[in-house]
Amino acid sequence: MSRRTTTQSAPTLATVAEEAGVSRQTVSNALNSPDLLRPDTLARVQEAIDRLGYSPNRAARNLRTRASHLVGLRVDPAVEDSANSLMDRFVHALVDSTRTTGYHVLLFTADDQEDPVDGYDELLRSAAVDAFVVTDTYRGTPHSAFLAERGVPFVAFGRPWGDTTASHPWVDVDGRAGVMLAVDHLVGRGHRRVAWVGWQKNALIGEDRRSGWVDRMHEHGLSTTQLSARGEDTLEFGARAAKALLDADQAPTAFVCVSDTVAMGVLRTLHERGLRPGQDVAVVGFDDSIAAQVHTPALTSVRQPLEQVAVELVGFLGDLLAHRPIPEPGKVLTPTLSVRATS
Amino acid sequence: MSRRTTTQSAPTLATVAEEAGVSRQTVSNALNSPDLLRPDTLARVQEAIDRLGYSPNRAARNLRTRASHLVGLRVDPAVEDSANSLMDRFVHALVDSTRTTGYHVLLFTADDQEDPVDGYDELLRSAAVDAFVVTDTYRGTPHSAFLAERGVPFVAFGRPWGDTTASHPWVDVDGRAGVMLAVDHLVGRGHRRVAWVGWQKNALIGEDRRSGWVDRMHEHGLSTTQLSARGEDTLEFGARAAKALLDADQAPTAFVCVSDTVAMGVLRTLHERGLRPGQDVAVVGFDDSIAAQVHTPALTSVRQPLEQVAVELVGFLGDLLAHRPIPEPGKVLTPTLSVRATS
DNA sequence: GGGCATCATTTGATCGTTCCAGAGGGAGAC
DNA sequence: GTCTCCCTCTGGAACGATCAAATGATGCCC
Repeated sequence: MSRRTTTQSAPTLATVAEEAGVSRQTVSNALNSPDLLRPDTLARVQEAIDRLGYSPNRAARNLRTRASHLVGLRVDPAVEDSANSLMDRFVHALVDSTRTTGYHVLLFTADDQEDPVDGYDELLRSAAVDAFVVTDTYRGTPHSAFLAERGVPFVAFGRPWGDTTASHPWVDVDGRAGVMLAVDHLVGRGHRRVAWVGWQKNALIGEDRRSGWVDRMHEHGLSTTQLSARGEDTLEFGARAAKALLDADQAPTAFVCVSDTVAMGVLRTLHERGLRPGQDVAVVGFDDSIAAQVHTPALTSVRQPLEQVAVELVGFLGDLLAHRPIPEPGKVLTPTLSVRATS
Repeated sequence: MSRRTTTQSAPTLATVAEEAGVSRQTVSNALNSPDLLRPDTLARVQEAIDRLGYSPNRAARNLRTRASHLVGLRVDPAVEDSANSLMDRFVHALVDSTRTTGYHVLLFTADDQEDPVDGYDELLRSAAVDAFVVTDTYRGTPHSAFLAERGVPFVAFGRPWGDTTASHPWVDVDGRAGVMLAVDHLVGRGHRRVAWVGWQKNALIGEDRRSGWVDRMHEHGLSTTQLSARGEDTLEFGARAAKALLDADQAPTAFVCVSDTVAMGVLRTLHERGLRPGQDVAVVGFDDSIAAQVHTPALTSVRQPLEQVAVELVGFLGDLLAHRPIPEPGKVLTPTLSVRATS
């Protein structure tokens, strides 16, 4: 057994090399390209590594390889609504997917919340992260253009709506198809007057989801006139919209909502009017938030496959950082419908 | 204007030094101890930095200073319940608090979810993080003993319940006081038979909260017999417990619950029985989750000051990493009561 | 047995920063 | 004038890993 020159500090490559009786580079190869070593040497090095409890120093590795093996994710302040809870589920899924790839997720916030690109530059220039995951599932992804322009490597959760020139990898969920599932489900249960409660026209995601409602209703031979409301993503708007729709000539018997938050508003109105969700009137939300699941009665909702989104994004990240060509940089996943008591 | 030797790659200290006509070390000092420089030199260096858009390379700095300026936070897989949503609010608060300190939050998951200390070792040995924030707000903090034993620097959200020898910094929320707020509130509204729906006895946090109920009820001269139920943290348990309590001889007129999840179960039972929350029977939850806020009727709930918890923890982190003495390593914060429609 | 390709391993340089010791220059004291 | 001190700044070394190229060992063929 050879003596360790260092007594207190953590073992380094050199320590391991001495212990195993090989050179530094051989230890490095044992870690990074084990197939270069003769099996018996590899075993000897491995043993030394285990004995010393060695882990390569990340800072040194990062410096030499010019890579940090970190991906940045900007989390904006805790607005407590279902949008954020969706985001949180996504963060978990992302951390889970990166686990096996050797990457880690670094969270950051902008100093100036209004600036969509604040915070990215500094992290990239200082080589703190290799790339970013950008998410803006509600407004589209306005960051994208800026980041692409500056040559920042990133993958996006959310498609580049207007921008046909975008060439960054992205993954998105087919909101339109999700709403179609909801409409089919409701029509299958005998509903013919199915209302839409959505966002303002400038929200491209909202319009995409709405188009699922419009088209599917027409495919079923049903009318959509007088059955649509638009507003912000708040519980209050949902409540207001439901009131207005219920007061109209031909009140709807079902509501498809652009988000769970809005759906909760609809439920509140039904409650106030003594209408029983799932019996008198059906309601379907979007996002399958915790709030939807624990509500009484539990809310039927469109569920985004966030776990799969994360896996695909991490796959793209790997390609991007290895400079592998990405033939088809966009991927659209299909959501499912979690049927519960309100429909 | 001096010529840049490097054309493509990012500017380094040497680039800036050349540009400003000083040595590398002077640029380094301009960043780390500006008071060492003569004002005009400092200005010249600053100008060069701005002109070149220089940011110090973190890997190199980390290597030399043996510090990564990252704190690790283990997030376990997305169990979709209110406990997790609490955790998410905390993550946001933590990222926000670290923002001004130059620290960033690195998320990781364990390979083996059952092992409470898996994942920590490797990150620390590889110098990927300087310290950890550990959270286990439901079961107490079993990690603490292990981590402390191995000399891992960390701060905890949650007090070291049994362990009086623990010397790591921690911050916790006074659950007992929170429940007392709830009891006072309900008694003030005329309730005399206030039930407790809580966790099993081995959950120390649950017992702490419960003690608030027991003691406060007695202080008000009210009985607690036949008014307590214990079980897991699920909606189903809450529903079952409420049924049993309502079927007893002297049915309670109010429920104080150990969590929002459990409270949602109670609300479900009330709904099934046609009892109106807030009118016939009062309900108070714990955590002030989104689900509580958007429920109809909205749930009164005890709110933990997570933002403040995060600030205190980051303060402790700073002390810990600067090796400043920490005279009083524990801090207990007081929650508030968010009064809503169910009480 | 010499020549030559192949495999396994080593050696020296390098990434970009901070630490450390010391150099230069001006002010003040004698 | 020169000695000392202090302030400002500089140059070399080091952090711990990987890259690129050189070296030694091995086998094969004629």
